[in-house]
Parts: sequence; C-alpha cells; structure tokens
Amino acid sequence: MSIDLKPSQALGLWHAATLAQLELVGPDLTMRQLVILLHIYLKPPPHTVRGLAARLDVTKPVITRALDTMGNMGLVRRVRDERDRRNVIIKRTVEGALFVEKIGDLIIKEAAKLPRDGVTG
Amino acid sequence: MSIDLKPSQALGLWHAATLAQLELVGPDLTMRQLVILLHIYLKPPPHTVRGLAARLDVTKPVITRALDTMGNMGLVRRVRDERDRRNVIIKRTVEGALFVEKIGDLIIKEAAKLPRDGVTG
DNA sequence: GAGTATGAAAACGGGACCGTAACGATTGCG
DNA sequence: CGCAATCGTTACGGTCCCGTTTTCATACTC
Repeated sequence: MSIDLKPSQALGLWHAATLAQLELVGPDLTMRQLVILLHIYLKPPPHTVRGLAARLDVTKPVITRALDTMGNMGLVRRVRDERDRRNVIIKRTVEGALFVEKIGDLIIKEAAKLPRDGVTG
Repeated sequence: MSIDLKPSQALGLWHAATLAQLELVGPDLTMRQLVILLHIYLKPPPHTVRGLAARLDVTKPVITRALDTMGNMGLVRRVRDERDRRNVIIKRTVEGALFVEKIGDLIIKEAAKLPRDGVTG
C-alpha cells in the first residue's frame, strides 16, 4: 500500500518531526546538509562531490563545505578515488548510519503519535 | 487508523519532502523558522513571542528575528495586544496560509510517490 | 611532452543567524 | 507617584553558510 496522508496529518507530522529533529541535531545542521546526508545514506553509492551537486542542484562548494562539517561530526568520510584521483568518493560511517537510523525512528514515532485527521472527526 | 511507517519509508519521505521543500522555499528559511511558521498555523492562537519561545525552546530574539524575516515575506503579521500593550500577537496571513497549504500538498504528494518498503519486496 | 579539460578545494566578500546583554515601553503594586 | 517586573526589540561579537572566482592536482588529447 502507498501512504495516503490527509493535509492536517501531513503538516502535523512535518511539524512534529522537524521539531523533534531540531532537538536531536541542534540548529547546527542546515536543511541542505540534512538532504545531502540522507542522500548519501539512502541512495546507492558511489557518491562524488560533482554528482551530489548536480543531483541536489547546488554548487560544488556547498557540497565541499557540508562534507567538512559533517566529516568533523564523523557522519561521513572522504576517500580519494584511486581510479581517477581527481574524484572524491564519499563513504558512510557507522556513526552516520546510527544517526540516520535515529532520525528514522524519530519520524516513525511522531507518525504513530499522530491523531486521526480532524476532517473525519 | 494511526500512521505506521517502516524505516525506509520514513527516511525516504523525509528526504524527498525536505528536498522538495528546499526547492519550494529556497535556502532562505531555516529549520527553526519553518517550525515557528508551522506552529503559528497549526496550533490554536493567540501566539506571543514569549509563548513561542517557551514552546519551541528557543530564545526570544530568535522569535523576533524569525518574525522579521517571515513578516517581510508576508507570511505572518504582528499586532499589538491592546489589552496589554507589552505583548505582540502574531497573526496569520492569507499568503502564509497558502504557503503552508502548499507545503502540506507537497508532503502528501511525496508520501503518495513512496515505494513499498524494501523489506517486503 | 605540451596544452587543454576536469574535479575538488581554498580564498574572498557579503549576508544571516546565534546567544548574551543592554534597552525602551508598558504594567502592576505599594 | 515611584519602583520592580514583564515583554519585545535592538546592539554586539562571533560563527557559519552562500555564490563566485581562483588555485591546485590529476587526467586526457594531440
């Protein structure tokens, strides 16, 4: 089955999950950085700076800086591509996987807490 | 029925919706500002600076600045409380309501696009 | 081997946000 | 009336992100 959300459910979930996530990760992770992180962990590798920039429609320095930030947090890891040493392959880390998993749990929890849609009573 | 999400569904939805939202609103709206906006439009009024700050666990200047930004965008409106002129009541606007509605549509659309969970497929 | 093309990072200037602290305006109390 | 408390805003110093441009290393082509 696909997921069928009512407007108040969708917005309520979004609000609750965003709020919970802010508490979890703090204000130090931009929406863009979050998207980049999720992309790395949800989409099949390999991931390169150029590829991510094109896929997410941002400039390359945005990716570079996001990798700096998240690399310092231990959420991702950079590895030189030995086939073509100009490329950088972005690798996942155990810490990052746990982090993403935590976000998933959080959304699931918020979804479960959702009240029925007000339209139906 | 409550909403029962599988991990890959939850993260996929989060990723897709965040990405779509970034394209919609641009990088000019912080996650905090978004939470504030949703709170104003989803929770029953009246909303004050102090109330929002306490409820969302941020400092008052964060609310003030968010109201500046979103006020310039026409998404919210400030009105002095005539009962107690120290207070500021945050009012909704037509433009803001449409904006929030758009976000809801976007999430619903992304939820509908979601594939079945990989565990069972 | 020289010259061009490509990938990522660094440099630069500008702008926004953050938390703390200080500031006016308003209220309530004695 | 004077004084403390409350509410929202502004000021300040710092940090981070952004897009553009430049730099550096590597790969490809002739």
